[in-house]
Amino acid sequence: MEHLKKAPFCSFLHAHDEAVDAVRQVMPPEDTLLDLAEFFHIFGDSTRIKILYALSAHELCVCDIAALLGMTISAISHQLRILKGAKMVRCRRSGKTVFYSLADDHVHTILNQSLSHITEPC
Amino acid sequence: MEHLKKAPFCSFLHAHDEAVDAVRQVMPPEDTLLDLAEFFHIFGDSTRIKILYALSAHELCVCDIAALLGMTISAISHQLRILKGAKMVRCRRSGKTVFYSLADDHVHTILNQSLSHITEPC
DNA sequence: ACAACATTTGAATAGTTGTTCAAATATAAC
DNA sequence: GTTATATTTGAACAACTATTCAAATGTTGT
Repeated sequence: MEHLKKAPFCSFLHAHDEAVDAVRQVMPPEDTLLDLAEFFHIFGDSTRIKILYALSAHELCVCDIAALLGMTISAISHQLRILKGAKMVRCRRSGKTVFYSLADDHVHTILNQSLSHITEPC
Repeated sequence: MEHLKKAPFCSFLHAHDEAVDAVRQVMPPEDTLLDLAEFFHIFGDSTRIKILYALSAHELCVCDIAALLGMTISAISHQLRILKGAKMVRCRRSGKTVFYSLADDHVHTILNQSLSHITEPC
């Protein structure tokens, strides 16, 4: 004669199983979603966004970017390292100067697509 | 007879002014870039990405999402509040249950566009 | 070898954030 | 009103992160 005491939080018993199962089947793999979140995470910082936008217009050295954004060279260099690790920018050395540019057109495309989503009125 | 001691860090004197000026002219306004970073910041968390993907397939209640992702209801509710604040999801109450769905097609479009960027081989 | 410049790096710090826990609110049924 | 369920909320905690500062590395010219 057992009397199951109800949990003080949602016991999932009321979950809409058909809907949940349907969603479960179309959800992308866990790894893909983690990659996607990580990808967006790189863009989710104003300094990095500014750097990417600047580089989408012109190849620049670390010093140029720092001057453009009014930030220290160290701060820019740290962010460039993150962007390079995410393969969003690449660099070439010319003497003492290191020039950075966008790694490919993906970044440029995503920036513009997302910007239009932001600025669209509706 | 003053002798300007060189700063121990880059003094911006070597900055490539033409390039920097050219970039400065095509950079979107500061506010726009901040909005964009904030927008990406919302997507830059795996829990929120999973929630958005789930909702892009089906309207779900808080409990459904918690069951689907194997997380607590409180954690999901907190993230839903953030997503709602960013106007990415909306909710309707039906009795004791609150159903969430995507606020508009923008989110769905961006998710799919970005996913293809991630999964594309080249 | 040395000095000057451009960039990188590591440690430290302050600020932010995702989750948990406990308590509160909202709705429905009795 | 009371009970049970579904969700929300706030505080607390641990983990993470962007920037700063100082020191190190790499490159050029003397």
